[in-house]
Amino acid sequence: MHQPENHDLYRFLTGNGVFNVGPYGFPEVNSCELAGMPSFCSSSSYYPLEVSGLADTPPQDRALMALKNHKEAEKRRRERINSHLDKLRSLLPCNSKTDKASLLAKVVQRVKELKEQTSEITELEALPSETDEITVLSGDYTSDGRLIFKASLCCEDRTDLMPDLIEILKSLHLKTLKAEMATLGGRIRNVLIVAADKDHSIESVHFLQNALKSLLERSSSSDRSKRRRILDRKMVM
Amino acid sequence: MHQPENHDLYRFLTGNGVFNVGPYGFPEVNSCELAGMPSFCSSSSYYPLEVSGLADTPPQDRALMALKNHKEAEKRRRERINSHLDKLRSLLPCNSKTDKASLLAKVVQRVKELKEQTSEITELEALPSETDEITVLSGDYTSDGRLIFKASLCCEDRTDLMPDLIEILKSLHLKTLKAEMATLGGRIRNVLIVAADKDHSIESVHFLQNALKSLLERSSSSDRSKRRRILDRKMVM
DNA sequence: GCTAACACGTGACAC
DNA sequence: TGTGTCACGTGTTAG
Repeated sequence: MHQPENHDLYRFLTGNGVFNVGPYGFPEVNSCELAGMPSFCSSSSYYPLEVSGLADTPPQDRALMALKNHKEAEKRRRERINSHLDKLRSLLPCNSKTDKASLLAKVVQRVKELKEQTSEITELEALPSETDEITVLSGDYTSDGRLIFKASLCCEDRTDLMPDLIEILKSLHLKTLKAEMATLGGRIRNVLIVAADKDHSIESVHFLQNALKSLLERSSSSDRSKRRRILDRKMVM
Repeated sequence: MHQPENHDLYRFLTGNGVFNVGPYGFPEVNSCELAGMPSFCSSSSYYPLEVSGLADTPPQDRALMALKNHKEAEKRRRERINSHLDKLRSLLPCNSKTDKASLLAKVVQRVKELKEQTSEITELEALPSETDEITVLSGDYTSDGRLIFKASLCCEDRTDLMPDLIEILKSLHLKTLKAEMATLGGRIRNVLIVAADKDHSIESVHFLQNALKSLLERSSSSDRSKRRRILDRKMVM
């Protein structure tokens, strides 16, 4: 449908069919050489008979100017996009050489994860459910590079649950950043935000998961607690 | 440094200087027309004397094939990136026509926000500080499109704080999804996750902020509460 | 040599 | 009108 007019225009203006194209750092040379620089515009030898008036700029120059603007606008657009990508690179746990697609994949995953960890902790999710549940999510990193997990445990309440839970966290060298609990009808839900040691990898989620699983099995075999219920810590307004 | 060899190659192969280039949906036509299709390869009239052997593919065809692969790989790369961008578009509160740069800006902001809302709620932040503080962040959306805020209030504890707070939330038609509190040395920190009504915009943060500010001023004028301290709800393990 | 990733310049299109 | 955004094909470079 369309022809490479500009290539032909280039050839025409530069006077030969061979012109530079391509390598990085080149555009400056290109724009100086071909488009819109004063020295070039003033010596518009292609329009020697141009009367000076409104149309001080012959069509070719106008076209070249437009092309130059276009080129530079596109460059600015690319830079804007890439700067945002760089910001994301610095925000996520990834080095500066991860490619765009992988970076964006990580971003998608991260946004999904964080979505789960915040807004989707609705009332329904925060209150204990009827079924036993264990979920362990790998989350963010602390400022000093330790991985953060969010662990959620929902089960029948019993006397030794907390001491057992504390013991597990201690044995796995997990530091509790934040802990919430809610009880309802003899059942309890614990949500823990814990930070792993520096030497822990993302694989530690499995250890934590298994430990919680064993905790839950112990729980189901023991008889129900007779101790006073933990005060319901879910505020209802 | 380099010349547009491929343009010249195109001209040579197509037999004229005019060739299609550009519009959307075109690559299929292009690749059929120029590169690597069986019909084209078999009738390699440029190499009529080519002996059939290892080099069944003359240099031109090889070059074209490489170019075709390159073109298609680049297309796949673009598609991969754009599909991730589309996923992000669907994940964030923005329509499908927001441009890439703005989308990525939103993503950066969102990742930062969510980072704040999760991992950076460390023990230090969750416990009451010595200075009075109000922060209101606009956050996610509920599944039915209501905006979610996270409000954090840290001040001197007093008897009527909670009723006043509840009154504020009620008057602003904010529904409490989740609420945490922690007390320490007579001071209290409340962190609320609230959902706005459907007709609320992001501007509602200001109303909430101002209401909390007035609450805090009321608090500073009243004398310190004599009532029994709220049990410290921050678990320390 | 080839694969993957990038920046660039360009035509098309929307407002 | 121009101004901005997009997809595309290409040249280039690293592993």
